[in-house]
Amino acid sequence: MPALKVVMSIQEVARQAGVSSATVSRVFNLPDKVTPAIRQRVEVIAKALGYAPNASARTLRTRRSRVLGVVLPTLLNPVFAECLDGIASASAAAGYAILPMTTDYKLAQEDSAVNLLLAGNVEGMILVVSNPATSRALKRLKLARLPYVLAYNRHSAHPCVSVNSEEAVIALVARLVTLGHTRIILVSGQLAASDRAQQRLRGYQQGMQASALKSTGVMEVPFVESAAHQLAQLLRAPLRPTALVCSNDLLAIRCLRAAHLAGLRVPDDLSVVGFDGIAIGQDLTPMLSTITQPNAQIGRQAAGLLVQALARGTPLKPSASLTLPHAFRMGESCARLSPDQTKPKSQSKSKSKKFSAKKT
Amino acid sequence: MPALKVVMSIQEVARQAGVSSATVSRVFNLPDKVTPAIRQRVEVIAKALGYAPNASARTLRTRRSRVLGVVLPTLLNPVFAECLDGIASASAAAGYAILPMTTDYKLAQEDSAVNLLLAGNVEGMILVVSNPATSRALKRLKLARLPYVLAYNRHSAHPCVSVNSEEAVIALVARLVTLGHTRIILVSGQLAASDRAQQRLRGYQQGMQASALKSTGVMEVPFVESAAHQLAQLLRAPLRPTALVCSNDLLAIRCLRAAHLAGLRVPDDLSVVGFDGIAIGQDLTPMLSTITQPNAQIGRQAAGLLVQALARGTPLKPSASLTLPHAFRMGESCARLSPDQTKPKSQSKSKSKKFSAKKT
DNA sequence: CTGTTAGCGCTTTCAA
DNA sequence: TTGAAAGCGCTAACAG
Repeated sequence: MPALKVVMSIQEVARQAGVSSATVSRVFNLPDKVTPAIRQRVEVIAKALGYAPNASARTLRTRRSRVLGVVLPTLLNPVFAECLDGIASASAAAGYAILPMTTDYKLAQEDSAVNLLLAGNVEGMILVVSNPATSRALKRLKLARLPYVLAYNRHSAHPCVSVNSEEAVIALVARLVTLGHTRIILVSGQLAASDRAQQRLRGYQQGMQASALKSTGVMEVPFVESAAHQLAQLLRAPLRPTALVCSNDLLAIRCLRAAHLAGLRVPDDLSVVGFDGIAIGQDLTPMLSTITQPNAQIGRQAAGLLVQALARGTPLKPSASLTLPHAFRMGESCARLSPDQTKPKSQSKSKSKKFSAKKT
Repeated sequence: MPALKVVMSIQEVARQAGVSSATVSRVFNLPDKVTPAIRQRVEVIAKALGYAPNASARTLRTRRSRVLGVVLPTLLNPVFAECLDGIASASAAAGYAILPMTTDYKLAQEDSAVNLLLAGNVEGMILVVSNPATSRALKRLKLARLPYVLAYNRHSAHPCVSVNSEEAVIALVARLVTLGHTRIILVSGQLAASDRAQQRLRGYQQGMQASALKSTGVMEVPFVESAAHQLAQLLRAPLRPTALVCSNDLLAIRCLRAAHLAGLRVPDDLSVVGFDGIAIGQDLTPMLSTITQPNAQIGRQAAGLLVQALARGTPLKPSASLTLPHAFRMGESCARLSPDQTKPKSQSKSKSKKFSAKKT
């Protein structure tokens, strides 16, 4: 008995209930238009038979799939996992399923994901693209006139749900300056890889400029294993930075590690601040100081916007964009510059004497 | 101009190419059976028109959706995000899309996820259920004769891809004993919530028994914020444990935090070992000691098995189950019991004198 | 090699 | 209120 799936069609239910398939259809879609007695009978039989309407047939007929496409860089960064979680819950609440695809930050995959979703009859898409200004996938979407909304991206020509990263980083730099820091470095992933990275860079530059500091210290680290060691190198320099502004939390966590490898204590010898507010940051020691984004909320709002547009039957306008509030989480990885840090090379002789950086 | 999606049917392509729709269909599905000249013409026109076959119609007709359903507890635990990533890549490689649903460890959601996927015409499912022995969702699946495979779960009546947790924890306890530990406690999430938790518990019990130690120390922590404080409480007891075996990495990370709150240094004063091998564990300080599972691989293999079964047209037998190798990652959160730890109450006077546990 | 045709399961006029 | 019938877009016999 190799048969795979037990099917159950509306016809079969109709037959057993002694009604037409149209009536069964109405029981599921317009229950009010069916006599209670008949409705009940059909419902009972349908349940007994384990009948559920075939989604493909329904989609083909109504041209509504009740599925939303989602395009994300990766799920391995909790930022996007948290966001997807928000998307999923809001979508489910509105009666939509989601079809997620990841691009691993590759443009080619961005394209193919959008194509696949387009062919897959999704009613709309939520996406985090690399760069809205240049994305070909986005162009295709507009061309297809399929409603969509971007998450995390910010661009005036598209509907977006995001926080103002630039502003957030400007404020962060100001805060660090207030804490006495002047040698502040930006640690970023590949700058070209995303508009977020670029916005945060601009925030850093403007923040530094506002405090009349030189923003020469931008460090672009590849997203690989060696990153921590590279960073440790930087931290051993004579005029090492006293504060690190990291473009995202994952990077910040690596910096924490790098500081340890370099024999520096956080926050005593070095302040490290992240960006994103991923949940795990709160469980670390030191608890990660970071600019938090409401990740699940970003997902929920994006889904909400899209669902509304679908209900209205009109595409989303860029003017529907939402800027959600960010916040600063103090955490424990960021502190006032201690007096002895103003002199270079003080790192290993002050309070950290009993602290061995090396482990075997 | 409110129109939403620009459609493009096979008929339209056929018309413009001056052929029948069957020919266009063949160009996409059986290219060899079409004269090269005609094939090219059709391909050009299709591309120009941005035509892609309508997935719903194709699914309705062929009864093959090329979609795999995935049911997971949550994406907020990187274990499952990593696994999903593996599933996605293997599925994509085999020409399948995936439709993931999360249950948040709720049985009701497990049921509804399976129902929804069943109605959604998925060809097969990969799932992580709470407990294979009792899952109603699983019963429904068998009833529907839809091919499926479990991930992480282990049960002789179902096809599973997993590691042998029990064995892994037995070995771990032995290792800890070798390192001089005797007061070893198991820290687990809700034991009733998953078969994994129970397998790990059994491993702990057997391991302790094998070393003639009492396995009274099982701590079940709720998965909430207060966990760290509760744990810290435990760690301040006079005869506190010297080693914590945590049922998963997220819990282990909380324990690291709890140790800090209790003024204990890891691994000097306390050893902490996790289970799962989530990527971020390697970036922590101390690097998390843990039993690693090949999470992405589990996903890939599960998808692979399912795809094979689909190709063969036969459901998966429990005998197809795969036990993948686990490993121990030494990390830095686990060490030999230091001499002064054998005496209780030594915690705050030994090497940690300069170490302030409290932060404001 | 290509075209004609039927029908997958469902919803939705239109009549009764 | 219910039923008959058409058709969504596609593929798979079957003819030619």
